Amino acid sequence: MSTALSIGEAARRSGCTVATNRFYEEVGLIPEAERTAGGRRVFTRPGIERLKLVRRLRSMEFGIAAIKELLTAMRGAGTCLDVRDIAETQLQIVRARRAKIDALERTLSGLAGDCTLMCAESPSSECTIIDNLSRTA
Amino acid sequence: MSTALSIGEAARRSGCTVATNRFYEEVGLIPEAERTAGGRRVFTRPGIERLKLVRRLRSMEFGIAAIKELLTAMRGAGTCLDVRDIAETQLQIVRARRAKIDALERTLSGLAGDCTLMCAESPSSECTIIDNLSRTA
DNA sequence: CTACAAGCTCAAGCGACTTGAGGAGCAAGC
DNA sequence: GCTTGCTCCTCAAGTCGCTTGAGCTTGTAG
Repeated sequence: MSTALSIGEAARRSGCTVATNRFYEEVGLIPEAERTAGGRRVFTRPGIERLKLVRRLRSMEFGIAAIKELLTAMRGAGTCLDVRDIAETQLQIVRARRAKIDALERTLSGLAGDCTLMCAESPSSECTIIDNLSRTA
Repeated sequence: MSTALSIGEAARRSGCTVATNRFYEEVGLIPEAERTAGGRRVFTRPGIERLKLVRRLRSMEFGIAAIKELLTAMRGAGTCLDVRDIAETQLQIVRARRAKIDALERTLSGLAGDCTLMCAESPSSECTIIDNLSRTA
């Protein structure tokens, strides 16, 4: 029992807020924490590691359901390939989002740039952005 | 009254679903539609154009509040520069998201690639992804 | 002993929709 | 005229990943 940490400490060390921590327990991403006599959650090192792992997966935009799958595959009979499949799926999603964002950035910077060129010296209500938006498919 | 369209037709022509169409009305992105004697919404060409404009703005990831601002700036006394400011703000947001997605894609493809190399021939439960995730900060 | 921080639970809110239940309108075929 | 079946209506709740708030208890330092 050397390292019995409060939820606040766990939050500080894992990088998620106290509220998020409780939320993860509620939805089953981490096991239900042990409690003190007074009813407070107690965290130990493995619990913190689990929290960090969940945070890392979330930062990679894995959804909660996908993280559950991953954790199951890790603990259970799943092989590395099961895990990799989940990662690959996620990669496809991220790549698609990246492509969309790229196109988006080009469109937006084009619009804003045009406007800067055309309207900066003579601000009017006949905006090039509005023109562009109204015409472009 | 040459072009009096049902909500279904409006949806088909504007590219948003019937439900989304009603939702946009509810939150005030489009004006409340006129109704037939029977209580059904009636759309005309300007209404469809407005819907398309909203769709285009949403596809550029403008939030509903930002679209309202834009529409107000367009109809009201706002100048082109007001509109451009909103677009620039959006561009900053999109660029930040792009940077995050880029990093994410590199991380994920690294993980999945490693796994393919290491585990493809000998699927085990000692997954390189899991190893990586457990160690990486 | 008394503050006061930090913990607890439960409930609701966010954004942008989607989904579902339960009913009404309306054109076409019989 | 009547029924079939599609479209439409409203209202309510669900989605995702949290965050925020109210109102209470626990633990600790002075």
